[in-house]
Amino acid sequence: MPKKPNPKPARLADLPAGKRMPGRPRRATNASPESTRDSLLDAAIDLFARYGYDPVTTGAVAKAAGLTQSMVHYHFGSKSKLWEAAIDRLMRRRGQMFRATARDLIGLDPVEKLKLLTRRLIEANASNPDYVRIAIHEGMTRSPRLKWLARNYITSGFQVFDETVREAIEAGAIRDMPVHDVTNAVTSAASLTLSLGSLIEELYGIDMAEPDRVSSFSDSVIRILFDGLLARPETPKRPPEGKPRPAGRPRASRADLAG
Amino acid sequence: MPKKPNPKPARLADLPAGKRMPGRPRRATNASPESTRDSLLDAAIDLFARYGYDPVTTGAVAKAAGLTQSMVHYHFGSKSKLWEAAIDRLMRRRGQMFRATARDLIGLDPVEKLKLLTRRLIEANASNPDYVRIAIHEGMTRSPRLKWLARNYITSGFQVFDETVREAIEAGAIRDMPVHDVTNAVTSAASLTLSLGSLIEELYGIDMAEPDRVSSFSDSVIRILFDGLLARPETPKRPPEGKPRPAGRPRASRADLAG
DNA sequence: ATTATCTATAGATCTATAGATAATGC
DNA sequence: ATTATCTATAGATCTATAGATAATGC
Repeated sequence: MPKKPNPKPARLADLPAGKRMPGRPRRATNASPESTRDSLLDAAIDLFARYGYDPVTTGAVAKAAGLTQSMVHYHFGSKSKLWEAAIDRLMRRRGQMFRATARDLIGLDPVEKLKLLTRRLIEANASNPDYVRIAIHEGMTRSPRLKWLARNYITSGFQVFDETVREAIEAGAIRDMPVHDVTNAVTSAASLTLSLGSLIEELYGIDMAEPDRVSSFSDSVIRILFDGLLARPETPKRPPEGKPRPAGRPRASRADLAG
Repeated sequence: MPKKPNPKPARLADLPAGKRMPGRPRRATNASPESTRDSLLDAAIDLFARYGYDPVTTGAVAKAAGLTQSMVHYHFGSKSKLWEAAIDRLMRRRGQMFRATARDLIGLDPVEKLKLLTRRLIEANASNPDYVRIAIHEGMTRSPRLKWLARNYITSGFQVFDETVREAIEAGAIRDMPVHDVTNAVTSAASLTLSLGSLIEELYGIDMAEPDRVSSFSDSVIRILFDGLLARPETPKRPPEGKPRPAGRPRASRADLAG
């Protein structure tokens, strides 16, 4: 965390009078039993995603949740356990988004599957970039948390892509290339830009989190990855267009599978 | 930096006898005047790239360079000045790699230009992932250093891509899409995987820094980005193949422009 | 009686500065 | 005389734990 500079006016002369005493304070009217634990986790997710593990202090997490630093250890025992619990919570939320996707994949051919997976990955990252940011922080160095994160979460996500790519290559639908190269290229294109919101805003003055930006970006990435950048007048793309969508799946918002 | 756990055997009972005294020690025989300053910078580049700014301590940088912590402030005045000097040094080195590329771009059409830029970006990232890692650390949050980094270095790199993409779209050679979407997709695919060496090794057990992996990845990315993932039996790709390379440019190593 | 919260503090760092001094350069 | 290096230390954190106590639950 950005520490304040050292030369600082000492500490605020101990407690300006009418200050908090020890003892359990009345819970806020809206607060449910689990809520303070969860608010610590939500604060931790946000801070770990922005700064990585080391710079985030347990005091900063507690403060963001409106509690004192010792509460982190009361609820989680240690900073590293807080981190793991934060990832578990983050991934439970993210899993909900993808369970819908798993249903939508049924019956699709490998290429359509890969398109939908890619589009949903972009949408998930746009709506919440925390997971990718954390994976990047831990994956850029051999962090003590990387093995845990890979084993528990990242591996299974990559396997879905790898298997779909392999199927598509075996079916002759996409070119023969090393599977991991394809998965890496696709997931990189779908993930990095949306993790670098501050940089993109600095460079282009635009907010990639806006829905219009997301759908433009999503369409562009799918077109580039599947059809390539090169203009090909000879390939008509988009079959007759009369093909009606299979009804009863209103959740497929926009361009969806059509690259 | 990964701090060691708190409960620790105090400090090593002050200096085990025959220890260093104050005063300027003899310079090692191989050491040139600028060398200690530069070794601090090299240590800083490596550590800032792996961990980001905040977790890296001036003591860790000094230790990696074989010096004491106070030398950082003697040479650079503050941690933030050390960071800026480290980036300047890193980018001077990287600039050398790209000056050769600038020459090779002359006379190419926009699409070939974009291919070469992309390939060289991948190769630069493979040979040294530090720059991208640092940009990612700073770009994932609104860091106090982001504006400086963007203004001094990142903007100009993106502009080269943006202009080439714009030319190619205007020439009708690549599909009409928002320029920044294209630049972002291309640079993401060319950058993220090579910054996540530890993660890729954990997931696939392979070392993406190996030359064969790099050229495979480079070929795959160029094919995907320009021609698309989809197999297209109807498009023959690679013209008759008799076309001789323009002679006199032996530095274009492999597949080079041919996607 | 148990739980959840706060205050306080120990012990380890971290940044930056002050002060000593050997090596270099004129 | 200047420069480059080390030792020492001040003042601010940081993690983790101990201890006090109000609110909750039986």
